[in-house]
Amino acid sequence: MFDIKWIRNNAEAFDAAMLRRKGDFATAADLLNIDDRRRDIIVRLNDAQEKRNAMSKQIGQAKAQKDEAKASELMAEVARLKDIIPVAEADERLVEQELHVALSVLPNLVFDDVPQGNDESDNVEYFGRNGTEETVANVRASKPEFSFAPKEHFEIGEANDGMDFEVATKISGSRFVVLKGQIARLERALGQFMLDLHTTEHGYTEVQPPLLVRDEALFGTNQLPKFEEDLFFAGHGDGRLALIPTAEVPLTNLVRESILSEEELPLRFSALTPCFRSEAGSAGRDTRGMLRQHQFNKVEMVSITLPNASFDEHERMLGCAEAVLKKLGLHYRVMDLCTGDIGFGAKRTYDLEVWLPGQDTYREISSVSICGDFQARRMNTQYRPGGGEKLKGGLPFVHTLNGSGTAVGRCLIAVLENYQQEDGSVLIPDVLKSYMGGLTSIGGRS
RNA sequence: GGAGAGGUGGCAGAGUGGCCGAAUGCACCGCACUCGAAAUGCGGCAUGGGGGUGACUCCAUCGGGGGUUCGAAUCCCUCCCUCUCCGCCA
Repeated sequence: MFDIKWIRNNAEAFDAAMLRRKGDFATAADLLNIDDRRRDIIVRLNDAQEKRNAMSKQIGQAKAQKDEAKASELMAEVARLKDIIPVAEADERLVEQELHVALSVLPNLVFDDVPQGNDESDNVEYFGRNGTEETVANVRASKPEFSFAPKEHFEIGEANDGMDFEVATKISGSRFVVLKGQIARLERALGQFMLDLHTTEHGYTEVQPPLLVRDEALFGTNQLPKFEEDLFFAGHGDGRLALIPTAEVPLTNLVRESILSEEELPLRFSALTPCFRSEAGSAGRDTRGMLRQHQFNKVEMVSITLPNASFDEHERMLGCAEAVLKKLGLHYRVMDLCTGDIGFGAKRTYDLEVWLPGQDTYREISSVSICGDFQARRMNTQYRPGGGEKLKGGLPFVHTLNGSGTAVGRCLIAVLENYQQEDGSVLIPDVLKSYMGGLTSIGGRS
């Protein structure tokens, strides 16, 4: 969400930056036109209100002095303002709303060095601030070699009686799956492992948030008003609640409408939750297997930081997500999303793409974004700087970041495909064994 | 689901139609005292939006929205939220 004053003072920069985004957006001139009308109305309204207030005060004084004649005279005079004030108030509401709507559908500005591009094919592989292809190769698992043709995850899952798409369809329709037995346990183990990792080693506070949220929370994290069709809603009384598409929504909104103190920042939250997405725009894509589901589990990380700390926090958070894949021994790459692929609220996004040998391709398993003050403005989350210095222009907004660490369902796919054996069994990665009751492998011919 | 109470500044908490953007306390900031600190004293301290080069000034905001009134934190309607009791329930 933009500050119209900022746009007024940076009109050219705003237009230039918005042109980098895919899609057509209002220009600074369009927006300032609305704002000019808004200010004209405010001047008119304030003027009338000032007169009314002054006269009302005189009426009170006249009445106190029992001067009923003067009071009546003034009341007749102020009555004329009753025609103009309600009209001006209505005008102001309309134009305020118009400006709010116009601003709320604008995507965030990306950083200058985000790669320009149209779609995911223009994303650029990222090796860290000072990294190279060689430095990352040393700390990441390499692509596994197979002496046989590796299977896809659903073949492994179904062969082990651990994944049932048909019965899920009977119960809930397409894009659902039923996990069973050791596969179900492996999914649970992965989620537990990730959440434990972030809370014990990465400084995140474990949170169990609501999974049903109000429209206001969704506005705060940009799902509304533009992406309503991606959401599931549950009716509630005369209203509705949305099923969270990601725990980013409740975790980020933990600080909505509040003023934090500088000392308590950064705040770091992590949660393991189901996520619900309608996948309205993706009919026909990834229909086989459990890659793209209406419901999946995900471990989410959210950081609330001071403005000058968010840039480094982004790299730190990327490292937290990468740690999951490193500890699981999964091969992956990091992509710096181009302007055509980056999300609405992000200033920069890194995607982690894990190697899936069964599909012979990399697939997104995590997305780590820095939003600057974009969401903080939508949520109205500010902080009070320490030291108590005088503040010109109001309290500053916090910065928000979010990242998956990681999508659990997709990570299950990755473990199954990367750790599969020729006999159909799947080895359990070392870090998961304690979560699997000591099992070293599951499935296979018995 | 039924009955009741309540939502006021960073926090606590007074305020039932004009003298209230709002007492008081805490927290915070400045100054004085002190070698320094504590204690004490004095002063400052809400947010948003306009106008003005500026000193400054105006408007709005007491959970949200609407209404009554010349005038609303205060009265009315409505929505949201919180709490208490009863009922039901994982």
